[in-house]
Amino acid sequence: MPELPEVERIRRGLMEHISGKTIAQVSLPFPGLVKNVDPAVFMEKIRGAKVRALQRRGKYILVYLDQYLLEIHLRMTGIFLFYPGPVEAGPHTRAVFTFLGTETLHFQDVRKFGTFRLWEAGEMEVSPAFCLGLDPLEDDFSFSRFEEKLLVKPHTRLKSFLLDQRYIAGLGNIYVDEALHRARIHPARLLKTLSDSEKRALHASIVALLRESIQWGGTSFSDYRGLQGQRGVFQEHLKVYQKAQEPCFHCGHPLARIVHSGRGTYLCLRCQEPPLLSPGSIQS
DNA sequence: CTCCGTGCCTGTGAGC
DNA sequence: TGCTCACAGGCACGGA
Repeated sequence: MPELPEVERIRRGLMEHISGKTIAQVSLPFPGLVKNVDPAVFMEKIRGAKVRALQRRGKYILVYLDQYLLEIHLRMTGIFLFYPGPVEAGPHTRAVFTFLGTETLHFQDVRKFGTFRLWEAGEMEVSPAFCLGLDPLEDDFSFSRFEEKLLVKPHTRLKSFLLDQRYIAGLGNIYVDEALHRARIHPARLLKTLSDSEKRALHASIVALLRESIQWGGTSFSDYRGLQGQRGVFQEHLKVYQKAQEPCFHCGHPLARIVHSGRGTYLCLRCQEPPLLSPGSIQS
């Protein structure tokens, strides 16, 4: 599942391969991919546009075309694959961009959760990608700005907060569990109960974790790949995600899996001390 | 306000 | 061997 490090690596791959290039044609084997305009209109408008810039905001990829903004969310299984020449669309190919010359870019998405939205210059501000919280890789992700966000919702539980893209943008289930374990804080803690040192540990953990993951090429459990189909290897460096029963990296105690915010949550119940009130149902 | 369940999807793997 | 079915989860949305 692409989260910030994976999306960032894909953005860098797109920078390398399609920046400055002109889109000769787009086809949409799965037209439902485009959410906010008619697919035929989408194809028509994109044709002939040049890729001016590529940005990432949280888990969104923003492709700046001449007078349009293409906003892409990969959701669970979306990936881009770049080819030097024409390649036949596979069973999960949802969009094919053909550039002037022979190069092609396939958008592949097994589960069809991914979304494309096309915005005109001027209406971009209404797009979801412009309603996000702090990006942990940006310079402005300082401890004080992070703490400001924590203070806004004192009665929210920590994991719910970290997953909410309106406060911090880019974290998903894997990196939230990893960051909380690294900082040794239980996911069900209320924000208002966090000590100053815990907040600082969490802030530092998030930044360090995401940077490390990018250096390792991201986490490839199943679908995520780079533009050339490369796997990331950060899954080999994860300490808790999908490791129930395995010994905790810090203390050796067997890791647990609970359900929190409706999601599978991995943690060490010894290092990450539960709050006094019900922490959630323990499944083992 | 916060929390929880549901729908969107389909491949995977456990269990029978 | 082949089938069924729960599970995975980001996000939007509706209801408690």
